[in-house]
Amino acid sequence: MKLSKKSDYALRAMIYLSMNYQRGTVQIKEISTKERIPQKFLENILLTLRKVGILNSKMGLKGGYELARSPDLITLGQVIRALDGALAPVDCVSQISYKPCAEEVTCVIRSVMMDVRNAITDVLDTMTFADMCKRAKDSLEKKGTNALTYSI
Amino acid sequence: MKLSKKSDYALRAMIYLSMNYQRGTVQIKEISTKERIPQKFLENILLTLRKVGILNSKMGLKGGYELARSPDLITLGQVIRALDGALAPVDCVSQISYKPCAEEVTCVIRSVMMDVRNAITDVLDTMTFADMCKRAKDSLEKKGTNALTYSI
DNA sequence: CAAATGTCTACCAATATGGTAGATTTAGTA
DNA sequence: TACTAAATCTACCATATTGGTAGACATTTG
Repeated sequence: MKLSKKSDYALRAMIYLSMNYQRGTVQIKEISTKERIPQKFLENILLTLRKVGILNSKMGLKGGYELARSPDLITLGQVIRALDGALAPVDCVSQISYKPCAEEVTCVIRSVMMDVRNAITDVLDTMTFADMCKRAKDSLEKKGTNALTYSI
Repeated sequence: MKLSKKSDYALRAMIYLSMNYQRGTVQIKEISTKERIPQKFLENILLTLRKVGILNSKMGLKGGYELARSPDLITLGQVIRALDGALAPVDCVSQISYKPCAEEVTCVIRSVMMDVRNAITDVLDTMTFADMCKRAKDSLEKKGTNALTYSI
């Protein structure tokens, strides 16, 4: 039931890009140093996110990455699926990598795992990066700091 | 977010043993053939479950395994944790393998993953093997069969 | 043209997963 | 007591996944 390092980094990068939405493209190097993510590793994470249409990129000097659409239209579920694959604990209850199991109708493990999948997707497919930005700002205020960096 | 084969087999074996609670010990071989689980693999799964106190065993001729307590006192969560470890998607929100992350108080990823963990454990720490047996029997009735085997 | 950037292909070490093999210990039974 | 069927223990092992790294190439800007 583990979130991979890849997805973890992806979420951090996405929050960073959401915080800087409007600003135009942001370079890999900036994200990798600010969020302390190995640059080469981050490169193929962002590439993956571009290939599924979550990010846009610009090549060459002054290039970089930016969100392909507004942060409130991108959910955590979309990002995690792009990198780790299905959210469902078993394939027979997965939306994106569905494979029927032997006795689908009567399989009781399947029925529980369906409940688990729904519980997970209820959270991750509802939460957008706009929500994440709001949470980040709120938690900063509560902490009573006006630091320029926020912990994601 | 995947359930391992190990946990999957463990759940099947546990349901089998729950269905046969009262009957005394059941042998590995019987479970492995009925549930089509590689016997040697099942051996160390059951051994693990015994070591954490979920199963009792009896050695020697006429030996075997049985539940250490009534099926309504054992949850799916207990079994999966014994084999796969933490249910939480990240360690900083785990009960059993908790490790603080850098900025615990303000980390927004952590706060979402806490929600995910709670959603998962709400299902898995609530569902007992007695519930599973009931579900299995219900789904048989609905199917209108009186087969001796049930699909788990 | 030079420099800075993303893109692509290929590789790699460490760990987890899904097993298998074989010797040993224990307990019931003839 | 000897035999046998069961769990237990120790040790492997092949394959896939994870978490990266290296380096050449393509593209844009100044």
